[in-house]
Amino acid sequence: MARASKKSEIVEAAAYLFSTKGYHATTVRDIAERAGILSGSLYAHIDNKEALLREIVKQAANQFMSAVQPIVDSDRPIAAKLTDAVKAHVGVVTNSLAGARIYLDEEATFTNEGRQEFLALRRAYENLWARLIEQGVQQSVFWIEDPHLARLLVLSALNGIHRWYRTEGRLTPEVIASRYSSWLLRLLQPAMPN
Amino acid sequence: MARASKKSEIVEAAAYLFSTKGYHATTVRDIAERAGILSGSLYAHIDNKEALLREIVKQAANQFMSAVQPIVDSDRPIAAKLTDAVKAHVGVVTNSLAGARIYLDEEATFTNEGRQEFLALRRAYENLWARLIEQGVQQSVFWIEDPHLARLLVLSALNGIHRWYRTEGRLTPEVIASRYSSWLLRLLQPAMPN
DNA sequence: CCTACCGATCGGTAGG
DNA sequence: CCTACCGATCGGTAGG
Repeated sequence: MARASKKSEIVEAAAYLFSTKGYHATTVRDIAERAGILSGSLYAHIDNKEALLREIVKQAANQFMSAVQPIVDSDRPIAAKLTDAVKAHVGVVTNSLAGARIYLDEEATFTNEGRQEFLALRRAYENLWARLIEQGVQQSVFWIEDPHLARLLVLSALNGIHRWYRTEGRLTPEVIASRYSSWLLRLLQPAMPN
Repeated sequence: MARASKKSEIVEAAAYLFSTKGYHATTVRDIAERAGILSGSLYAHIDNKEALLREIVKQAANQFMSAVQPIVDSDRPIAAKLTDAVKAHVGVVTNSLAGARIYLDEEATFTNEGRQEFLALRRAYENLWARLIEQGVQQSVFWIEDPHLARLLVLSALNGIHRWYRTEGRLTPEVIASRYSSWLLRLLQPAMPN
């Protein structure tokens, strides 16, 4: 990352703290300290604490969307698309762990307008996965009753990864992605349809 | 539930608020208001705010453990055990939604000693599922490389349910449990082992 | 269970 | 980016 701008240092500090202690348990003084300044000086770079949260979520949403959307929109075989999409998702989680955790877990933090915007971002990403599964069903490659519930299971499985993933752990992103995708394919695409 | 004791009314109010807005965003005044008293009066019933959180988590942990443990320890066929365990888990989630959400999602809230106790409770429950899967592997009914990662996928899938479940929704606990368990069996127990 | 209140800390601002 | 500070609200207490 090298030495980025102060603004991005602040955003990174906030993302780390929000993802570790939660948004409300993190004070602007915590954030300032981690960025190496005093709390009053934060406001030369940001509007307020909540704007910081929104920026983090937007960045994370963007990374997930731009990683997975081209895969879903491509015309490769559906099984390859699922494999690649899982790999892309795991890649974003493991590369941007703090942001991903906030994007995927901090729903309760938002209220009112902020919540609507947040949910819209998440829904857009979830719709990507819904489309992927529907494509497989329409091509008769996937074979499941209730594709909607199946999508919830798939997304839940993926959205759990950031909770137990450790950078120093035995499980590399590649191993996680390859096993997960083969298992999910096994689930969606039974050996003998009908 | 009828008219329970004031203490349990307070616990229920807190569980609802913690699960909806998060622990730190909930004030003792919020809790008192929902329990129909003033904030100072809370402390005739509870030690402090954090003790309330711990009690909620302990109750939820207890419900999950006592629902699933007897199933894992029984000597029924492994596939039936998995089906029943999924049903039991979904039952607790849908019956005690607020407590389950806090138990399964509020990890970041805890610090220091409280966190250790919390993680121990969660680990005990996760170990139950690890045992169930290992039993299936040892009996050669389940057939997976990396049972540890498979357990993480299974638990992630289960632990996602409380996030999208709605009491008034189309998906009843029975439907969710039966589809989830058949899918997870399909994943763990491929049609043609080797 | 209420009244009355506390010290601490919070997010944020003014003026430089 | 700092110094100095603010009003508001927080969790919790004393005394009845």
